[in-house]
Amino acid sequence: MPKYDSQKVEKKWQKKWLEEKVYEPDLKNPKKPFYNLMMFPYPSAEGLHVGNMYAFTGSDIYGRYQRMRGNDVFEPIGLDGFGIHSENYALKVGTHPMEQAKVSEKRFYEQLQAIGNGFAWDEHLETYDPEYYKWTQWIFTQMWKRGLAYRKKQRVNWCPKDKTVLADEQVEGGKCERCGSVVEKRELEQWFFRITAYAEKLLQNIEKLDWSEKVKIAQRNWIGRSEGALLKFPVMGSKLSIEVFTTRPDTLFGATYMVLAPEHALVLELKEKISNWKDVEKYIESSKKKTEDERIAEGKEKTGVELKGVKAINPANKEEIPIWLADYVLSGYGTGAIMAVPAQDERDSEFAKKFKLPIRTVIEPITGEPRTDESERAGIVAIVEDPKTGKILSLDWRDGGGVLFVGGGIESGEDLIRCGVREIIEETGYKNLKFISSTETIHHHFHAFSKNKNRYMHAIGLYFQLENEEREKERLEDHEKDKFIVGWITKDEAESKVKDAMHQYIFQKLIRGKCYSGPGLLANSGKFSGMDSEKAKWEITKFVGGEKKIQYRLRDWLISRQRYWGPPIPMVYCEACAKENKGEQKEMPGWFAVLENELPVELPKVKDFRPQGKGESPLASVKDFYETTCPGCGGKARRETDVSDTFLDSAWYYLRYLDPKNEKEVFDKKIIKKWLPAEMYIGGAEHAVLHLLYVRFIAMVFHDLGLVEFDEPFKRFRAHGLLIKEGAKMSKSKGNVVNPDEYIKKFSADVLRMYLMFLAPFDQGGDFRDAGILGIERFLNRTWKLYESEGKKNKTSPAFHRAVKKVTEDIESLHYNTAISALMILLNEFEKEGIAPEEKVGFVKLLAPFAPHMAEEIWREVLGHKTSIHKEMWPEYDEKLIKEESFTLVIQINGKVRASVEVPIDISENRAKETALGNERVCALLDGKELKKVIYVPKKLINIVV
RNA sequence: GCCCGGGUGGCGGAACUGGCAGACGCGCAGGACUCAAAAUCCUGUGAUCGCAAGGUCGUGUGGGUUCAAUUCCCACCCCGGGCACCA
Repeated sequence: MPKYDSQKVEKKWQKKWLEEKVYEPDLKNPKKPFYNLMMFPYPSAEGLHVGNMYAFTGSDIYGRYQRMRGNDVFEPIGLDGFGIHSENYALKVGTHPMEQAKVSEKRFYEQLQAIGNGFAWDEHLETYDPEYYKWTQWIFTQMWKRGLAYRKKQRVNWCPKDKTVLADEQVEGGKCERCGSVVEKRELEQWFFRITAYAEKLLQNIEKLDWSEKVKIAQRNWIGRSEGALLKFPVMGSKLSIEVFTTRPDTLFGATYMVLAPEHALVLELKEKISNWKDVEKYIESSKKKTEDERIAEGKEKTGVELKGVKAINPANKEEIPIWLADYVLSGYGTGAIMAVPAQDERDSEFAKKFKLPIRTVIEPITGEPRTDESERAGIVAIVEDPKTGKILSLDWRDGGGVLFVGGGIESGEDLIRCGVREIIEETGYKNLKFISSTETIHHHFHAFSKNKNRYMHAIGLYFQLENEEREKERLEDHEKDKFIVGWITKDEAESKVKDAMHQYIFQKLIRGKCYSGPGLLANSGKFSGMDSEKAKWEITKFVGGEKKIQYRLRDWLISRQRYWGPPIPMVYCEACAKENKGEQKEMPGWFAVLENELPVELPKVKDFRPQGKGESPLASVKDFYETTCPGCGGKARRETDVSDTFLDSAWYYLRYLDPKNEKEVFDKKIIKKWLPAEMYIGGAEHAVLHLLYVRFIAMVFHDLGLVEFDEPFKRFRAHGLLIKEGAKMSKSKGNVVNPDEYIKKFSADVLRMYLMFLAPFDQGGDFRDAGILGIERFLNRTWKLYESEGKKNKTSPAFHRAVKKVTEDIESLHYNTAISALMILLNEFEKEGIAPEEKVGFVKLLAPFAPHMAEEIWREVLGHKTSIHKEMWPEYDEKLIKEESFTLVIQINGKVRASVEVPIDISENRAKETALGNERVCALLDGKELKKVIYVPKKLINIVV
């Protein structure tokens, strides 16, 4: 038998698989269709990243396994080649994106071949192929026809480096997701998709999806549904009123002022009445100029200006309240105005404190949480005695906010009750809770404590910081010093004691509760006082004539990009029609979709494809491109010159895969019906709210257009983890990107595949270090050797059946690392015990998804089969054979393992106990001791308590 | 600040509904083979005390529940990811 030459063998099978069409299911007539989708990559032309390979391998193992389960697995591949990412690369290397795309495509596809995935190459597609983007544009026209695409002037995110607008989803912490530049705000007219129309459905459907939980949570948060009320606050001496959205209408009586976003339209309407207009104007200007970054740099420091001369009326208590302008209120959310309830809202509270606005408490916590009382704030030391250990613990509360023991000290027990300390004491069982003050305020408190010692507490001791020892001794001279001073601790000791759990508990409850924003009982709220806040919400809404309202955080999808490398938006604007108010949509005169038979609107090859930076695409200076005729009147018209967001390309690619060469239709409905929704979709968690939300949205629109029957495209979605390199994220800037090619050359694709999967659980990601790769190489070499040797055993072992079970279950749950470990254990067993014929067949099948090349080589060349192993049936295991006949009974004494004996699996409890108590070692250890209890856990252990 | 993950030997990681912590692999040490090295094979490998039998400690920290806690409860600390003034 020849030595295993991985390089040759892998190339041989990759070629053969293509010839034999092993991975090409019959798309039109599948028996058991199984769509195994993987997020397609953006080709960066530097080549395939080992991180891509990690993800692809994980998906492929699953696909290969499903194929061996008798499914017609469809595992397509393509390139998400349009977009800023690819365009920027082209700019960097100075090649035209169209040329660069060809280069990247070749390179990527070669690499994707080399990793040994079972891709259906016949159906490959590229988003920059006119045959593809023809349909991307067609989708745009469908959106338009359904009223889901519209133009709007809005403050949008502008990336100064990429010179284009960005969707909200593409801005991370005020910076461009791609290049990291600080995003600016620009007022531009742009195309949007009305994704908000589907907010509720996008949210509701999440429940029925079998998706990674973290992705579901991220989507829920992104959609951000909240239930509240719309309330109107009349402006004094005018017919105008300010409408606000609030989730807490129950706090209306505590609304002591209002805030409008600086962009709020009402400000201009009130201009005449505002006495300090200059200041107001200045504030508006300055907040307009502020970039996101500046806002973040300011932190949460509130700024604002009062609209002097105007007042609003609180509809609940008819109180006149001031109106402010502040940028902590966002124009894009709710109505762009709020009612401020500083007593019950953290942000309002901050603002009110800074600008000295009145604060009125309207919600009292039911459980006795602390009240905020600004005026009474100082440091406190609490001394607590643990009732069990008698240990004295202490805590220095400095600058706390919670509270009342200070200044006036504790006047009565009611104070304690009010702040909830008693509940805490009772709850925790710390009965002897004592409080004393810090050194600064000691005299004050000393008296208070002495006086109150027979009430809810009494002081037993005072701890002082060591450095003040002398001073404090002096100060205490007059008091009952000896009785109270129990010890001295250093500052460090005091600080370490702060960490004590009991204190932290109190700390949480008393000090950190800044301003109370939870539910409770209403106070200072007229006839609603005393009512439960939940109930009061709708009662008060009704009382002031407000209406219930559901608000979403989700905003419409900004689809235009002022770049070159994307599908031109297939719209035409006719000025003449606009003047006559003609057009396809009433709200948008002059606009027409390009006719279907004129699609695609081809992206012209222009020399200067550089972004312009004027809020216009490079296409805006290509006359040949934008000059066209109006589909409405036939006159001169101008094409839209923006291109669409890359995420539109990837929002429907999975549909096109099934019929990529269809020239007549976007896809074949019959085929779609057979294959979708997809059984499995695997991809990166970084797309949790971008791609994965858009793709669902487009599917829903297709559903409503009657194009598809499903309204969710993927039954299962699993996010893979992130592959990092020696503890750090792989990135070009760090220069630690690992190229799989060299590893494939040095070892083999099989070795690299298995190594990547063995690193860590697939959904967790892993740390790529060269260190462990030898282990996998050895494993595969030993496997090869095993098949070289003659089997001398005939009977299939239970170990084999156990391994089949383990590997099967692990692949299904994507726990590839433990599946591989099970294969290793089995190999160890075979090397020791020999391998039976059935095991020889089974083992190589178990290996096939992980190391497809070697498995095929063994299957065909060594075992002499004519057809591919990858179309063989997955081995079955026999539950009966897995059952053990005996088990190791562990004998514990007081929870510690003292002995173990091998006993039959069906041993009775009594018999087991007898065995345990009869054990020599146990007898010796138990000698003379009285048995208190014997616990028997079937098939596990016996614990003898003495 | 909020929401998700996570914290286990020298390292990557394993441990089902609480039941022998450290599977599997890497690394390391010792041995075999070899003139030698590599490769391969065998043995050992959490810490600590002990000549040994064996004992003690040990899953981020501090508490708790339990016959028994990596696993459950409370609080805290740290790391990774996401969101971030969303009323």
